[in-house]
Amino acid sequence: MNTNPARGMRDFLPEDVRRRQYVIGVIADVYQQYGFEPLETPAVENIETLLGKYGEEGDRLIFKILKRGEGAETGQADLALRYDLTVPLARVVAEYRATLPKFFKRYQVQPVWRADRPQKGRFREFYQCDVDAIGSRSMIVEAELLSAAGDVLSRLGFTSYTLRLNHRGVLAGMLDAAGVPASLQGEALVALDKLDKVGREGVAAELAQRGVPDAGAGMLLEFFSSVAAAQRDAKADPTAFNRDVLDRLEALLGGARPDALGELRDVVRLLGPGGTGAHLRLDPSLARGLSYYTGAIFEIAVPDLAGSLGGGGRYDNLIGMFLGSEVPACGISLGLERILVVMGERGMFPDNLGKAPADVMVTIWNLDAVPDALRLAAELRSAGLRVEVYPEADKLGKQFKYASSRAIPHVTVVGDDEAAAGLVTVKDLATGEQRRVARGDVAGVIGRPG
RNA sequence: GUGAGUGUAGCUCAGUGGUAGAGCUCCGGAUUGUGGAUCCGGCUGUCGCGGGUUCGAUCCCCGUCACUCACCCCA
Repeated sequence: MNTNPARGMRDFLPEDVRRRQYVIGVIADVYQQYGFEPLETPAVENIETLLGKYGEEGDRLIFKILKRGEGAETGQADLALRYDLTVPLARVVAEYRATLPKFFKRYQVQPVWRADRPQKGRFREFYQCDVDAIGSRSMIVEAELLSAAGDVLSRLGFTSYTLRLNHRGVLAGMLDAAGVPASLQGEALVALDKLDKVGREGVAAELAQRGVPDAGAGMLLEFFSSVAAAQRDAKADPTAFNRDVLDRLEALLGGARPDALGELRDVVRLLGPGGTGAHLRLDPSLARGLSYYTGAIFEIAVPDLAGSLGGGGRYDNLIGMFLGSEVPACGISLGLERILVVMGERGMFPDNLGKAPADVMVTIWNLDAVPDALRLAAELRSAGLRVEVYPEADKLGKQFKYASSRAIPHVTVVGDDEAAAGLVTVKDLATGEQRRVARGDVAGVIGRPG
């Protein structure tokens, strides 16, 4: 019998869960500081809720659930596992619009499923940590979302992350300026998005392959080269760099798309030069794959990771697909699994997440002493300690060895001598020191780490 | 969906056309009121699965499944 979890799915053993809960705790804490409220939605959605929202590739990767009864024969599906947390949010907003606040701000940490082929840092079941603000077109929303994501990364110990920023409207303007026909712009975006991955020559080849005219491709690549040069010159001053890129974009677009450029200027201005603003990098080559973005788009990058730690953007039309009337919205998704991968590789988890499942283990002297051992455990728990009771009467050596292997820092022993005197022997397994103390003093001697 | 690589003990892996090994883990003992270190002893395998070639296949061939990596796309 094969005991592996299903392909692309994982079991989380206790140490894994502690790490996940630590990161999720920081994320939820920061999001709450920004006034976001928690939301949960079902793992399963009606299939028509999901289809057509993510583009053709997205539809292919949706996990479908066969319809009960005749579906088993026909292969017909009426349900599907959720593919992300944004579309379910849009459905919720459309459904409960009357009861939700005018500016609904929610965070959501739940698993999503994709019928993808697993790879390093990529799974078929993985957690997303989404934060979205509904109901406003103001760039204050973008600034707050980026700031919150930056706070999360800083609190987790990241120092060198980059918040890449671009705008779908600016991208369209760039492609217009390069003479790329609207019908080819989607293809061109996919190629441009790979600039940091495959380099200038690689993108040139991709653009040609996708039918973008050479003249336009050359113009775009020339522009990106000049931006890259500017970045090298302005390395120490990201705000100056961002303003420089804005000016270059304005020149490239020749007065077209003033609203989109103005939005980017607003975001840069609102975040300012310090704090999260120091991590903000305008990146005209950023495109992102999902089809529902309409305005600003973001992606979170760290050195030495091929993929991104998260991404997001503005999607002012998605809720309208459910509701009929348009409701503006913007959000960011952090990829829990990738954050964990990077933090694991860099040893970024705090020591007090350690393995110890208890502060003290109560040994069992013999079968007659079991009731008293359980009473002692109860007393120590009342005093606020995490207490494990060895589950059998066994040689003391065995019991000590077990406590040691589980990294439990203290053990108690109540043998015949101690019982007669009303004392408890407490041993510190790290130092080897042990002492006999009065029963009421045991908790004080052990203390409480963390 | 496309391409490549790997499947041998609980784990990490060696190995050979002639009935399979190491290290770690685990268990027992040295040590019947004391763990980590050391020493001694011990357990474990349909060699992924199915078929073919062969006197004989864990090894060679075909198929299949699983995993890993890359592409596509994405967190």
